[in-house]
Amino acid sequence: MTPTEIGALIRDTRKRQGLLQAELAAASGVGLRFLIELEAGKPTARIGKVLDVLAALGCKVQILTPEAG
Amino acid sequence: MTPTEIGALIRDTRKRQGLLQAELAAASGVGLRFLIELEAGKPTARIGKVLDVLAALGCKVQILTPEAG
DNA sequence: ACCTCAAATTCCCGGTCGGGAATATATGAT
DNA sequence: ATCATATATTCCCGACCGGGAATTTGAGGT
Repeated sequence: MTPTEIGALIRDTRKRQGLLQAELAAASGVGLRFLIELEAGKPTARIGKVLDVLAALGCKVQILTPEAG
Repeated sequence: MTPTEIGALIRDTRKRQGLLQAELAAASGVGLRFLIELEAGKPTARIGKVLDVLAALGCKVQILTPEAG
């Protein structure tokens, strides 16, 4: 999973929900510019805000370790 | 999933693999201080580096959208 | 108590984030 | 081609990241 893939996923999910970037940004508590750069795959976006956006979209994040599930 | 939870998961996984912070940091291409702060749950860590650390641990990241899987 | 090694904190400081607003560009329908 | 709207880029600039090295704190063992 790369920053670019995460950005694309966020964009696709946002569009599927019929949201504008400005609407999702406001709902997530981030700036519009941040969301634009996040969707573009910026690797230096801060993780807390990225998680805020994903949560606003209703996305669940799973991290699978190599050993256990 | 919060930054704190991600930090704890990284720490647990690292320990399970018998790695020191300095070793994982080197293997991930990040600084020691960054890893320390990441494990402590710093919400401003940059996502690209966080993904680098997870990849070095062999963790896979999944993002589940509310509609599709 | 003492020693060892892991983990956490502190230092300096160049580099970058990211907010809001304005502007420019792209996308799409008619 | 034209017009409307979504998305992208630029501006300034205070705030914060994060590298390496050194130091301090903490946990375990004997």
